[in-house]
Amino acid sequence: MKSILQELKTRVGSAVRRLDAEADPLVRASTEDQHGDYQSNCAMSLAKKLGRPPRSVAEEILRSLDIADLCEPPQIAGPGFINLRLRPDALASRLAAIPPAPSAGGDRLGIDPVEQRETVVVDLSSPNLAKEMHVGHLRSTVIGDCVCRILEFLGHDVIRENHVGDWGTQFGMLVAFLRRAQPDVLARPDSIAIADLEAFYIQAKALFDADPAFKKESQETVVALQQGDAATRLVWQAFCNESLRHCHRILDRLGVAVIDRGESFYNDLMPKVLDRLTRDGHAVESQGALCMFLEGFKTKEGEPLPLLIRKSDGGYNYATSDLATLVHRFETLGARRVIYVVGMPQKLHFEMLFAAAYKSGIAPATARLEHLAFGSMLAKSGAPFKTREGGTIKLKDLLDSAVARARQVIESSAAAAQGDAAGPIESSGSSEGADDPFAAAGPGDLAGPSAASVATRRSLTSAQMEDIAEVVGLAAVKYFDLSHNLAKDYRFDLDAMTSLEGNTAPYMLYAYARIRAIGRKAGVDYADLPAGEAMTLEHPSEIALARAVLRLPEILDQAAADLKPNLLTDYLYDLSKSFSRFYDRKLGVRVIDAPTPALRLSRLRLCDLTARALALGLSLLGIRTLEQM
RNA sequence: GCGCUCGUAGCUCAGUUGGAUAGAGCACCGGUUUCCUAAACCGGGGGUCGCAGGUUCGAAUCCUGCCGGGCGCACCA
Repeated sequence: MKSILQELKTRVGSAVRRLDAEADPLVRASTEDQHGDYQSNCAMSLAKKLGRPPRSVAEEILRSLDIADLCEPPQIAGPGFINLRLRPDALASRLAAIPPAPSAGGDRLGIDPVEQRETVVVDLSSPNLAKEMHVGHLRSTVIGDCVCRILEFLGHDVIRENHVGDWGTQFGMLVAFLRRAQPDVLARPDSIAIADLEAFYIQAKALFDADPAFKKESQETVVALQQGDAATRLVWQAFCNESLRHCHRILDRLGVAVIDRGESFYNDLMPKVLDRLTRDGHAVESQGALCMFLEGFKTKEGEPLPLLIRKSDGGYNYATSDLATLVHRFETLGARRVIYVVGMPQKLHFEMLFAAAYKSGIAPATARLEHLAFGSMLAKSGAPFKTREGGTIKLKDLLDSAVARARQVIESSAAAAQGDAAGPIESSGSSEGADDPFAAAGPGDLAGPSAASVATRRSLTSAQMEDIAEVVGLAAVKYFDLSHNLAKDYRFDLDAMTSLEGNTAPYMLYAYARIRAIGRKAGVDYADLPAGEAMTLEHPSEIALARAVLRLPEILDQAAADLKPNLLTDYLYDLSKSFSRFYDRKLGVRVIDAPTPALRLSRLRLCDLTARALALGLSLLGIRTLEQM
């Protein structure tokens, strides 16, 4: 089924084209309810072009506009806006046409995949294996996963590439150090275990700086590694595997699937790509380095700035491996589109890389190369996000702190909801140590009752409580990240993201859980409700909710077209609010005890569709839903 | 110095190829509960959209120049 917006664009478009074959109908959702649900803004610009008064142009558009089955009679307002309000019966029949959710999962709410599917490579997460994943990897992982999920949902063939850093000089040092620290690594390469990769790296680096013999050993190891020495390679592989295990513990926890294909994978391809670029005359030598000179890039001194693809010492750098990677992605993986989910500071690099790829023909002219650049995650104070000592914060610790906070919030509100006499609730302790993300995250400072006692009172086992905290905590982190405009920096704020109020994951999850609870209370299984039959929408809150549910397809189109996850979060928040109003005791309607059986059924179906839209939207953000909170 | 990017309410942020009286949330003030989850809802105050010009029916949005923050600018990725 087409989205309502698409349908209106088609209808208004064909009316507008009678006046001007090329005019865009400019249909969009109205920002204010008084202006209807959708509006067309094309009459004003068209009037200018035709040299006629805009309102008369609007009137002429309306004369040939065939829309009575969908909308109330259109209104012309202001300078020439055409305001469209959807008819409740049209909303009702569209809702009724949504097929039931398949029991096997994969509910699409009747949204069709795109006609033209593409093979899209998304480069996401991509940490360096020398160290453990840290907070700097969160955004690429979360945003990349969301983009993949949206594109996958729309039917594209998405290849999620985890382009890990597993090659380069520091790996010589790490391999040499591993051989010293765990001498039996050659005998049992799969049994190595490094409890703390971060500490391991620091130790190795310290020894490298202090011990000339070890430094020499490290450098020899790099050479051996690059020459393909089997024993060295084995230890290197063991190290990388161990690091990847760390990595995938995090990714699994976040529910993010990727294909690991590190820089080393392209090692053999790099010289071939360089040969080809040299042979074709795209690469030239300058100051001993192999370079590609591209239009429009300048150095500080105003000289042409080349893309260096081989250092003067003969070594390769990341431009080299990125070009080789593109060769693989286009020629072997058959990509039509490559999306790099990488932070803003690398913008220049990607501009140059893309220019080089197009110029040299590595990227077909029809292919799309995109740098989905995002801003930095800052501390709550706005300072760089570091530990008090200035070190990097492990991603695992960050997630743990969010889960701990989520547990606190859930337990506190549960206690408050129970009218618990345990005293004032310590909603947060974050006023102190504002820069420390773990302030108040410890389990010891919980003012409310223990998890077990709350769980008991809410008839949840403590295992269920743990699960809820895990889901809510991770959802909070992801949602907070995705709800911000990608281009801007944002401040990591545990209190804000775990709040039950506002545009947060807990609010959304709560709305979902509420709806599921309504079904249980009503004694119906939503999955058994009849589809296809007529529904009734009469109350304003009911109509508004129906409209919100039916906007999901156009939001997904837009979010995919712009690669902007925050469009989806904003929509979900709006949907949740619409639901809360619908279910409000004052402004909403009765559901379970609706005045008639037909209304009860219709409203329960609306509840179900709302829950399904929420669940689908959240799933595309990489967020699990909960039946109970 | 050049380039990129951001600047919107006290705070954190939205704002769809330029659209109507610039929106939310938090915080603050007030209201709603014999009633399906009040973990909710409703209302209120609060803005020279960094500044100044320009483009036009219309500018937070596009152009120019300033101011302020961040990032980048030949061999680390």
